[in-house]
Amino acid sequence: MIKKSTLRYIILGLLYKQESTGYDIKNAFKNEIGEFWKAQHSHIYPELVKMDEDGLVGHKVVVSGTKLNKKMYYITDLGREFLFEWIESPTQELPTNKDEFILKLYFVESKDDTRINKMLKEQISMHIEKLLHLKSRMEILFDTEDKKQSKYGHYLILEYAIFREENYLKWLQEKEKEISEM
Amino acid sequence: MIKKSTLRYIILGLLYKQESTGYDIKNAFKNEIGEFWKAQHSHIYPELVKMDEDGLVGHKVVVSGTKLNKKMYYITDLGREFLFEWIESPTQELPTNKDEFILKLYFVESKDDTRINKMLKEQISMHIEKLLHLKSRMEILFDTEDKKQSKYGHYLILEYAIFREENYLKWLQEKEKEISEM
DNA sequence: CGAAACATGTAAGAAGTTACATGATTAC
DNA sequence: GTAATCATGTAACTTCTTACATGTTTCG
Repeated sequence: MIKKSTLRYIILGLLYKQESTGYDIKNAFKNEIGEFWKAQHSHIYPELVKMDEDGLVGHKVVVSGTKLNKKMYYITDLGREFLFEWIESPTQELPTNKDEFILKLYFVESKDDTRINKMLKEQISMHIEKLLHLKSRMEILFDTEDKKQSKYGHYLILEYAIFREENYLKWLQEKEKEISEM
Repeated sequence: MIKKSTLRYIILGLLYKQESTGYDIKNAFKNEIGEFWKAQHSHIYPELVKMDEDGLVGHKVVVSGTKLNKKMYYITDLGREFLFEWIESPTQELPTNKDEFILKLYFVESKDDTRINKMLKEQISMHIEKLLHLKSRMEILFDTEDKKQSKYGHYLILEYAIFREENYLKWLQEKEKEISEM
């Protein structure tokens, strides 16, 4: 039985879009899909080797410059089969939508606690910055309707990342207002 | 140096609210805080032992019935110190807000893909159910203004869980509408 | 030429899951 | 009495992070 894990499926998905090196995959986790999953290169490289052994991907060595050997990975038919099976299977609840900040609020417990105002303010300014960052990426990457269409998947997740961030911020600001009105 | 991990802090937070057995803590992850963090009992019990060794918590053996020995854990002064330090420290971005479903959409990529409609419908019905479940918990647990005040932390996170779920559903439904209008 | 980015790996350990294992108490 | 829940643990394994380690290419 070939091992199944979300990381494997995501790597397959990325390779389905385009053949890539381990380094490219690492960057995808830093950029477009980084809002929804992350992985370190120390996790990616060994996983690619195992996926290669399992026949989900293949690779060819590409020489860059004069001596740098890059491993260009591509998805195989078997890999595509695995990927589609994952995509089409119902997505169960994830282990959890973890949120450390909300838990901190839970433990502070009282509206009157003097710490709560500072905590909210700090969190708000962090999320404002993040939202601005996401929005500027949206402007840069999708400045024309054409680009939205041709890279629809990417547009979709960035749009959702912004939506999620806006709502989080909205909630924090509302709580801050509630607290200060007491 | 005493080990620090989110699980430890959450356990400290729970014990700060009230002394508990490992089993009680396990249940907290199933109920009130389960929307924002989860842990298995096989992770909790050994962690409690280590926290005890580190002096963050203590325990006394309570006999229930005639022979059942329960370990009732309580937070120590050192544990409280650790807890407050965590609460007051700025909350960095979590490793990630993982979302497997969004990634699947990203890999499907095209609006025209026949799979996308089914995927959205499935996800929507799952989230409707979850939202209903959360809302019914809210009604049962917080039927009076009084209860909202006395268990404010709990009220707060349940309220946020509902807000988060509503927004997710809103987005999914909007996407479904967009797709069907093509 | 030097810095940033490209490129790939290993090692050690922490965090988290699934399965195995056992027994007591409570409520019907 | 029996099923559900209470209660606690261990073992094996997967997943994930941090740190160590090294060398190449590109751009200014």
